[in-house]
Order: sequence, then C-alpha cells, then structure tokens
Amino acid sequence: MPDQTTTWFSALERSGYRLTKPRRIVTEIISTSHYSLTPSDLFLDARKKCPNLGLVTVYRTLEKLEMLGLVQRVHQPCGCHAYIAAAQGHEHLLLCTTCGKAEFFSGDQLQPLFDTVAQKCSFTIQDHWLQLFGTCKDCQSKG
Amino acid sequence: MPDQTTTWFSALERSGYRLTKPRRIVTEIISTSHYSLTPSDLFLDARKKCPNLGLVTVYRTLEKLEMLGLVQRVHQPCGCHAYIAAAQGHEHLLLCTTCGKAEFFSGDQLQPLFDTVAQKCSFTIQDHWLQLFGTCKDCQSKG
DNA sequence: TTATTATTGATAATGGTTTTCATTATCAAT
DNA sequence: ATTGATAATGAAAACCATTATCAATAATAA
Repeated sequence: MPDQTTTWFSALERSGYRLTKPRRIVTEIISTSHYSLTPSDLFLDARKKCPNLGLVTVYRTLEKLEMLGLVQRVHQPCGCHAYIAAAQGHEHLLLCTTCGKAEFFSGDQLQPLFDTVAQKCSFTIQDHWLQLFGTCKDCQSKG
Repeated sequence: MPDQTTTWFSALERSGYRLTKPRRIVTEIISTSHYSLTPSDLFLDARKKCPNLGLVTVYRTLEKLEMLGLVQRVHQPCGCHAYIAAAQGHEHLLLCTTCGKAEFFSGDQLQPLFDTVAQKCSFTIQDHWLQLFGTCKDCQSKG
C-alpha cells in the first residue's frame, strides 16, 4: 500500500473514524490519483472493488477527508465538483485541460503581490485561491 | 443610466439580443453592483422593479452576459454560484469575507510566476484563476 | 464473544439549474 | 402607426447533484 494511503488511514483512525471497507477503498483511490475526480468518478471506480458501494458513502468519505485537510476541491469552468489530494503547504494546482492531470507548484512568490494588494486596496488578506490551466508535456507532444 | 450599463446594453444589441424589460433590469443591477450576486439575489432585487419576473429569466440573462464576457463567476469555499461584473483585462478579484464587497486588482505581477511554473512543470499555461479573500477597510474599523 | 455504536446502502427529500411550451413583447419592414 | 416574424418570457415540469432519514450491518472495545 502506498505511503500516502497509510498516512490517510492513520489520520482517519486518529480522528476516531472506523476503517471500513468502503471507506478504505475510496480513500485509497483518491489518495493515489494524479487526476481530479468527481464523486461520481470515484463511485464508478470504487465499485470495481466494492460492488455494493453506495454513492452516498463516497460523499460522506470525501466530507471527512476534506475536513481533515486531505483532499481539496478543484475549481473548473465547467463546475467545481471534483476533488484531489490536497496540497502540501503553500502550493497551487496546475491542471492539464486535455488529459486532466494535476500538478502542484509552489506559491511562495505570491507573498509580495499580496502585500501590494493589501496596501493598495486597504484590505487585510486572509486567504487566497489560485489555479492554472494549461497543457502538460505528454499532451503537447501528442499534438 | 450609468455608462457601464449603456455599454452592456449596446453589447447585447450588437449580438442580436433584444432589449426587453426583464433583461434590462437584471443587466442594470449586476452591471452596477460592487458585490457578487447569486441568481437568487438578482431575482429578489430585480423583482422590485419587475414584479412578474421569473427566476429562469435571470439564469438566461446571466448566461448571455457571461458569454459576452461581461460577467464572471465568483468562486468561494461555500460554492461557486455568484456572479459579478467581469474584470477589465488582467485583473483579479479581492473579496471581503465579512460584507461581500468585491474589488479588482492588477495581476500584472503574476507573469514571472507563470513563466517559472511553465518551465518547472513542462506545461504550457493557457489560463489562470486567482481570487483573494480578506477584510475590507470598513469592516476592519467596525471590528 | 458480546455489546455498543459508528457506518452503511436504499430510499426519499431537497434545492439549484435547465428544459419545455404556450403566450407575450420586440423590432424590422412596411 | 401597423404588421408580422420570431426572440423572449414566465409557469410548470424535469433534471441532477447533494443531503437527510432509517433500518440493517459491521467495526471496535470490553
């Protein structure tokens, strides 16, 4: 089992949640995926290993993983219904609009911009949200 | 009538849309608001001037304004159902989490970051979304 | 093993958004 | 100003993602 998955199982247990079969399968899929997944995506995939899984359980599992900061929502033009393993620290998402692959990049360089904006607009800035869209290396070479 | 509103009316006409009363009222409200508004917000407000307005017309008007690049969606943790007059050029949204007021700021400083990310991740970058959350001056002084 | 209780899946309910359709209003041509 | 083609409207129904309900089941502590 991948390290990341083990870590997530521990986090769930530490918070008092039971490690049930449906929960383990859903957690394993999203903890190892490099693509953003909708509840329905997850459901269809997880059903292969747990045929009587209910869609509702996917929603409930995502809810817990989100509260634990393990997954985050992905915002897209066509909607904001997909999830992905959350960033480690101050990182932001870069999405391939062709294949859906997701990568994280550091947002360290953003602080100066935030300071400037805070001063110009007289706001105190608490949070920020940044996402990039583009084409990954593989999809570039495929034309 | 505010300049911005006149401009939007012209844009609608230029695209072959008729300037009906419901459409004019919805357009005027969102073109002059400094707050992001949900379809429901717009509906309730527009009804004051057009009592038999249907919620559906609000959705249809927003759809057209969005296609014309006049309004943009506002992404928030609690959902992405609000709209606001679109940015002029390379600008991004700064939202007050207390009162909902929205301001735009220049995103010119972001290009170097995008270049770095494109190189490091071997992506070509086509689009980006940035939104800041904070507290505006008024809300700061009110505690 | 047993008791407790969190979790599950099926079903129904919810709420926001879209579609359908008969009626109405706009606007170009007269 | 009037007309006619047709875009636009509002009401109702349909749709779909998400949430709540509840009896049955499964995971953990004792």
